[in-house]
Amino acid sequence: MLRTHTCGELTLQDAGKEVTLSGWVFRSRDQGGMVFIDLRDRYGITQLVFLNPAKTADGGQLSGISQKLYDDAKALGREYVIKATGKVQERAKNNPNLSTGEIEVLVESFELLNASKTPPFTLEEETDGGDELRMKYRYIDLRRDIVKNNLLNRHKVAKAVREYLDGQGFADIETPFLIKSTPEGARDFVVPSSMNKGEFYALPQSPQTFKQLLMVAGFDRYYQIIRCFRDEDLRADRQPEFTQIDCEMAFVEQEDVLNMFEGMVKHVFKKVRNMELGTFPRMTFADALKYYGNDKPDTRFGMLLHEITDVVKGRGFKVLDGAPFVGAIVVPGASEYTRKQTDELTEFVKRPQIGAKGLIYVKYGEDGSLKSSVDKFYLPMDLKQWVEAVNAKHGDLMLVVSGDKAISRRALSELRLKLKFCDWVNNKNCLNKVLREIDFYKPNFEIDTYNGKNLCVGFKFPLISR
RNA sequence: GGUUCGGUAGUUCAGCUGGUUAGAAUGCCUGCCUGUCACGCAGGAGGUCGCGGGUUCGAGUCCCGUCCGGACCGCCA
Repeated sequence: MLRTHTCGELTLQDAGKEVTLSGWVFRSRDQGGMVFIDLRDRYGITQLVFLNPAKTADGGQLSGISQKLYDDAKALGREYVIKATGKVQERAKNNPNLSTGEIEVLVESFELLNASKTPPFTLEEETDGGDELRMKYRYIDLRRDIVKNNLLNRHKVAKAVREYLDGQGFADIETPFLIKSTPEGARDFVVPSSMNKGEFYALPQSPQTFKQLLMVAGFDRYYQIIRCFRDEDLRADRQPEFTQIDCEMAFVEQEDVLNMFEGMVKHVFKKVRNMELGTFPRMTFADALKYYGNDKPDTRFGMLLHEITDVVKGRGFKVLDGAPFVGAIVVPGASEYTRKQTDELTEFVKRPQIGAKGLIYVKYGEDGSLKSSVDKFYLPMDLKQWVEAVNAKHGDLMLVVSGDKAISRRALSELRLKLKFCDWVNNKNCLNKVLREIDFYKPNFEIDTYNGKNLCVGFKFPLISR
């Protein structure tokens, strides 16, 4: 018998039982008179105790524990795999941080199942290993609680999704991976066919065409938790290979779809996190761009974008007069920003990745004074109109970007997010928010002019801000 | 493909304007400790400063090249 229990399940009620545990040596604390070993497996951690017979009052006679057992235990290194047998007993001092913190196992014998080299990084929650190292030793990284729980939580989410969709009459139907290329915008990953030399399969960018076949065939409600492949460069939040919850419904209108999947998200949060989510606020794609400058708006804090194109015109300042768009955000309580700080923000929006031409600021002092980087061109009464147009208060800092609409909105959006964690914005404890984004591009059918026959479908997924 | 930041001990990092023997923390090894739980205490080992070239009396530090990695843009929904 390799184990009678897991390392996460013993409690005070098991005291006195003879048990056998198998697992990894997580941490070892040599106390001189005894060695404590935290034995770890997927389910938790249980403390093992090895007594040093030389240090017990009876020299080990009563307990019958050998010196060899103790010496062998001392030699156990991190991540050794052992099987240990002993008696469950109450701890002299509890550890409230551990579910098994009230008990320990007094080991009578153990077997080394496998020794381990010293791992190249520690298995703490905040590991000391970098990404590359952790990937090289993925089997060790996966032992860390935080990584392990990511995978287990993912399993819980998938399970909850299936539960919900199954309950709503959705059928889980598999679709092929080795397919003919369908134009979907991204480059296809390609697999050479040995049957037909010189020809290739494509990997699906999504099961789009197949689920539409299913709808035509009358399957009515379909879903799949499925891998998608897109041969494009990756980002921190984007990988060439990813999983999506793919669904399709027939005989429904927009509202039916929105309600169905709002229900799904609620179900998942309830099951996985035991959180009750209220009705999702909705925001149109157009509003997201207008107020947040971004199609994944962070709605946890204010500092919304204002358009002031018309307000600023007509004073002979070419930069603004000729601009197709002038926008602004208000940083609460930041009127005391130094020249250095505003310069930094200017450099920030001028980076090639953002591409704004510059940044204008207006400092609205606590005393109501107005100081700006464009004082040469505007009278205080003009600036007064500006700050009123954006509802700035005394002590606020107004940041203005002008030029191309898309670039300016993006610059303001990035500024807003950059300033999110500054001292002036009190959002330290703000809760996660769920938002439903609607009215993306209308389905956009275009003839692919390259081969003239296929339909190319522009498609928008709803995004949920964290 | 582009921009940008980085590469120093097993690991995560510090090393100012070039100047003795390149540091810290953690990990590792040894010893001590009867109740620890990120145990503690004492001691020790461990580095071709990514690689190549250059400038200089002298390079971890400056310059050029190159390789590797991250972030972002292009691309992608």
